[in-house]
Amino acid sequence: MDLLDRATADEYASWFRALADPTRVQLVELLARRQEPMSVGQIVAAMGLAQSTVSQHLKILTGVRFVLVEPVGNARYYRINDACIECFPSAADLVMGKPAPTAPTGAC
Amino acid sequence: MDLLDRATADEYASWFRALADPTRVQLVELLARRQEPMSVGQIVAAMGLAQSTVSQHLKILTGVRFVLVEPVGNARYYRINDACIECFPSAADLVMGKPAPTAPTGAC
DNA sequence: ATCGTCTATCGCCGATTGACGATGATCTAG
DNA sequence: CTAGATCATCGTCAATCGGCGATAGACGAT
Repeated sequence: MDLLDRATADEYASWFRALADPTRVQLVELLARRQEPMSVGQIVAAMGLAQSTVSQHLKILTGVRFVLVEPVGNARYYRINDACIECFPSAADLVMGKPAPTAPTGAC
Repeated sequence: MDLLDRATADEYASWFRALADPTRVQLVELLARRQEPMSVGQIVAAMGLAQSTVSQHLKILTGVRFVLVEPVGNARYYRINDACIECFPSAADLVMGKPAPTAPTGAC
């Protein structure tokens, strides 16, 4: 009868919010379509946005661990986190009460 | 090599944006946990928000068809749209290129 | 050490969002 | 017809967001 715990709702909302912008949807799809990781410069070239804008979106996506980053020399290579993407809760999961991967340091 | 179509990205983003707010996450979960439809007044009592605020959130959720509305007399009863919830794209679906239910007037 | 490259961060701006109260529309009851 | 109930809409406000240019930090090459 009570509401869903607010902290949990906040966490779920943050995951959905990471994909609530069309530019980030395009960015995630781009990273997923490519098999190899991409540098920020490559993403900037592919998307036609300012470098600071791309960097900001990448920060949001890494914050929820949808993408992972690996520094190689001077550059930073971003790639899809397949584990996080797969266990991302759909609306059905959320609604069915599936707690989803709350573990932040686990596989997700 | 090209980006995902912008219109498609916009549509996906709008679906995610509907759940990008913790209050709406709580609202969806509440409607799903209850089997019966709920009137606005019942939802207001359950959530402790102003009636206009609840009405606004319901408008957003009905706009993407996560919830359905049925007027009964003076009241309006809201319920989960199980079809839409089930075919809501997870991040994995989005990324795998599953077009998801683009049909607006179909089952979703 | 210095330069050029690559990326993150900062500050700014217009636009959008979430919350509220007040008002208006619609229906029921008497 | 009037009064009350139920809900949507409007206007407002503070906060957040998405974009940009400019700046700063880290690294490799010279």
